[in-house]
Amino acid sequence: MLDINFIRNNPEKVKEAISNKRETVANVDELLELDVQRRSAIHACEQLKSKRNEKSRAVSELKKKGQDASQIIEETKKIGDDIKSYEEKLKELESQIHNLHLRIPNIPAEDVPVGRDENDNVCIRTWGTRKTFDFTPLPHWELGSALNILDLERSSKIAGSGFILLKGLGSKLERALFSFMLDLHTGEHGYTEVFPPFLVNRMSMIGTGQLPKLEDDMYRTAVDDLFLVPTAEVPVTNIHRNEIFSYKDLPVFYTAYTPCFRREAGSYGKDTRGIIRVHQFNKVELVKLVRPETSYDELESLVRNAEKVLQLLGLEYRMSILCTGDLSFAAAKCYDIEVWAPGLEKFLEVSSCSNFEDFQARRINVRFRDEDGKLRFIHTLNGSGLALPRTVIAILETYQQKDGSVIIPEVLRPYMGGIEVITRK
RNA sequence: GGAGAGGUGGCUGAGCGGCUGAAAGCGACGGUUUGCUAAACCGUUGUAGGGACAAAAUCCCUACCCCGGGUUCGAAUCCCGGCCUCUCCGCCA
Repeated sequence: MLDINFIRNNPEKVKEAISNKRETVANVDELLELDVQRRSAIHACEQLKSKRNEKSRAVSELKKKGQDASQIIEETKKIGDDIKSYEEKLKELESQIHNLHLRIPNIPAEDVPVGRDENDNVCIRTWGTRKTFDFTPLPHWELGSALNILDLERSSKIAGSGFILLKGLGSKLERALFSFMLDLHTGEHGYTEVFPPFLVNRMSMIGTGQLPKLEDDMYRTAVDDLFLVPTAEVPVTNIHRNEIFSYKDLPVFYTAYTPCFRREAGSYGKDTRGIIRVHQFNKVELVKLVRPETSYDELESLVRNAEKVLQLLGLEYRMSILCTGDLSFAAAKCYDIEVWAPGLEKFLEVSSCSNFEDFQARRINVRFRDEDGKLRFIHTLNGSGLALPRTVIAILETYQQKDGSVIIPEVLRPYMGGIEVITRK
């Protein structure tokens, strides 16, 4: 949510930012028009209330003296009716304004390149060297199936396409990966581990910006109006909703493992093979709540924390800054990390690290009291550290051998009971 | 699922129809005192919205005692609905 005052004072700037993000600009003018109406209604309404309060006080005085107040009471009844009609008008205006306001995206940071889509993203750095093979590397679904650690036929029998059934060392590898990531982030990077609910209410989804825009992409339990989390960002960022921090308590770093549920509406036919794009996947998330003046430094260290996972796993990756057109609704600036998958011969996004500035903080109403006692909104950030299926893809495809076996990266071996290689039985 | 109790400021806790944005205490902050600390004493101590001002300071108004409705000239206080917490019973991993 943008500051309404900022929108009032900088409408052109906001519209330019929105069009750079390739979202609807029309909302801004409509919002501002309604805002003018709203303020005049507030003014009128409050003047009436002031009058009513004055009269009520007069009634009280008269009654104390034991005098008759029926005339004033009659007058005041009429004022009450007027107030009611203004309040109805105001309520209608405010709900319209709120709906529009919630749909206005965040403004990209100054240094975000203006661009149309992912082709305009700019690579910042790369890590690792391209692995070469003296045989043709297989895609992960062939490896996983032959090793009997991945069974997509049966998972689709159970739940449908886009769901994963891991077996044996496949499940163990999954568990090893998120344990390893959590240990790294808590042990080396200063994050506190949390284990949040996997279902969240509507307020939480609005708070982080998934709603109202992306409702179609979410799984929802109709009876209770709860949503399956699309990312741990939602429950974790909402931990401190409606709270006020002392400046002494910032920054706060959280890391959490959760499954993530996404309907992937509108992406049918894309990445249908294997486990590149699925409806349920595991992810370790990093979330930071920080002071505004530190948030861009914190973004840099956040992305480094995520990169560290791939470095320790020995997987080649590249890190890019997203252009305005590819930037998500709530983000001001975002880095993507993509890992190289030799069997697929392409890069796969495994992490998206974003600074939301105070956009989410306004929605979830999280502020801090600074050294001068002033209340200010915090900045929120998050990033994957990392998304598992695509990391698994990269591991299987990168460490495959000619005989179809897969070597386990050394850092994972302690989590795998010392197993060094997954072989066909 | 059944029965009951309750949700008031940073916290504890009064108020149960009329200057009550809200007593008292604690905490926090500022000051006096002090060799330092402590203690004591004095003072300050909510947020949001709207308006006045070119703007800041400031001032005025409005709202907020879990949320949403209702009754009333007037609601923290009465009534209804919701959410949450606690206790007991039942059921269950």
